[in-house]
Amino acid sequence: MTLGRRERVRAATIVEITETARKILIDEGPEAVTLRAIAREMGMTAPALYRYFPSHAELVRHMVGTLFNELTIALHTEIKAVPHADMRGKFLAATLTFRRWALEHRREYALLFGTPFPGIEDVYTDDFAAECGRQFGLTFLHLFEELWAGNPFPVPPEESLDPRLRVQLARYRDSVGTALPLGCMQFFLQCWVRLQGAVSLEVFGHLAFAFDDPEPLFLLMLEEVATHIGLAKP
Amino acid sequence: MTLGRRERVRAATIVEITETARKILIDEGPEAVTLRAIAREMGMTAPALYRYFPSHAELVRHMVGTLFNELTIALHTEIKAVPHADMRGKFLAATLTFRRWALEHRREYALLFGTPFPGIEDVYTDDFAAECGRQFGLTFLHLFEELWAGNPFPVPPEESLDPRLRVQLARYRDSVGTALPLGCMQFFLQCWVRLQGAVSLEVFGHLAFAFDDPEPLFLLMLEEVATHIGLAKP
DNA sequence: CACGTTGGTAAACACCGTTAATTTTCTGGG
DNA sequence: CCCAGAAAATTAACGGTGTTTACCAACGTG
Repeated sequence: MTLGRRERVRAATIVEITETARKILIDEGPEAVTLRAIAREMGMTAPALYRYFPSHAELVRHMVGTLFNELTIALHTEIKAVPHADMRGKFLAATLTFRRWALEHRREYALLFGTPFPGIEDVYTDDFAAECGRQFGLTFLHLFEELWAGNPFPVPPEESLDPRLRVQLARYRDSVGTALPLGCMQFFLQCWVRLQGAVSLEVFGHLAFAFDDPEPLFLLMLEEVATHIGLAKP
Repeated sequence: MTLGRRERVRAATIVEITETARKILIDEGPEAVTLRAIAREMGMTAPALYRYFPSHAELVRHMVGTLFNELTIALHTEIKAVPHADMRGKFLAATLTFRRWALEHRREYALLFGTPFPGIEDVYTDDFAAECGRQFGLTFLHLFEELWAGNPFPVPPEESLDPRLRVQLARYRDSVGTALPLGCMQFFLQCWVRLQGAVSLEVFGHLAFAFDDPEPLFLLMLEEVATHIGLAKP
């Protein structure tokens, strides 16, 4: 029973913990991502994890941050693979990659964009996760900027915008530091709502009442949006 | 032989349990809706609830059914309050009521339309809940039928539809027993995706990165959809 | 070597869903 | 009226959860 000379105990790392949590999330679902399960998988006990995260919720929030980064990188990779001048190609790359990532990582997507988790009401409380989420959002915004710079399709003038909307658009524009006109910001956010709305409904199975494969409907939506922003099919 | 009376008492108790669960859901959130909490609130112990529901999940599913019914009734009430010929008014009543109900009952909405719950993967397993969900969906479909009957705006011909989409639309049309052309079904579902997508994003706080009040954006979307289906602002 | 820091353990608390055995309560029939 | 039996509730327990507390063992450095 005596262990003799103990092996040098390799200390766990935050990365290792996060990866283990990710593995459990994929294999067994979000409700299985418990401190005890993570610790078990790593050959430790649950309280040891408190050396690295102040709570279970904080651990999950950190996971959210790394997932945002992964998604952001995937988007950048696919966008960069498109010829520089091909704006429509970039638009399709970004939106299709987003949908594909969501469908191939449903449980991770649920963590990022699903119902705020029980006990993790505001995921964006965590600074790390919030910054990663911001970077994710900026990916689409910057694409939109590039797109509008290359092809400034007509947008509604500022004066014609709903005043209630205008102040919010202006505040958001300031927070991201862009110079796009407010009418363009409105366009951007309308597009984003359609994109994320459609993807979320599909991923969470809320289109299953009618579709087993909503892809053609998604593509139809993409074409509408593309036309909307001056990227109609040639 | 006194089964009638006993049945009534039993039914009343199921209602009482469901109402208690609802109260806890509203006051303390979905993660607080535990068997022990419900029983505590009713002055009983948790195992007693197994006389009425075979499991916690089944209890929640039953709650889902009653919530669908409540929402459906709210929609019917508001739609009926609109003059019979005012199709645009009915459209706005339905969509605005849906959004308002969602915002005023965020936690209930999350139960109906959020990320499938841990352990309650498929809410529609329960026959009662499934039928209630169906009835809810039919509310919008029947409105759409009435709308198209009174004002048959142009829809794409069946031959022009994506074949992959066509078969699914046909299957869905059969399952709900309507006579609308497939192009019209496509329109209907596109509208539904935009409506529910926008409401879900708002309710779950996924527009908070830019908006503290997404209502004007929602109204903008409604006008787009209304125009799309021949109900443009007069 | 002694010491504090670091990173782990074990035990315990209060909660959860669920099951089994048991007790209480109610009801119907003699 | 009383009593058997069903119905409905209880208590106790199992294994699970997040979290706190106290403790311990190895390490790096003075």
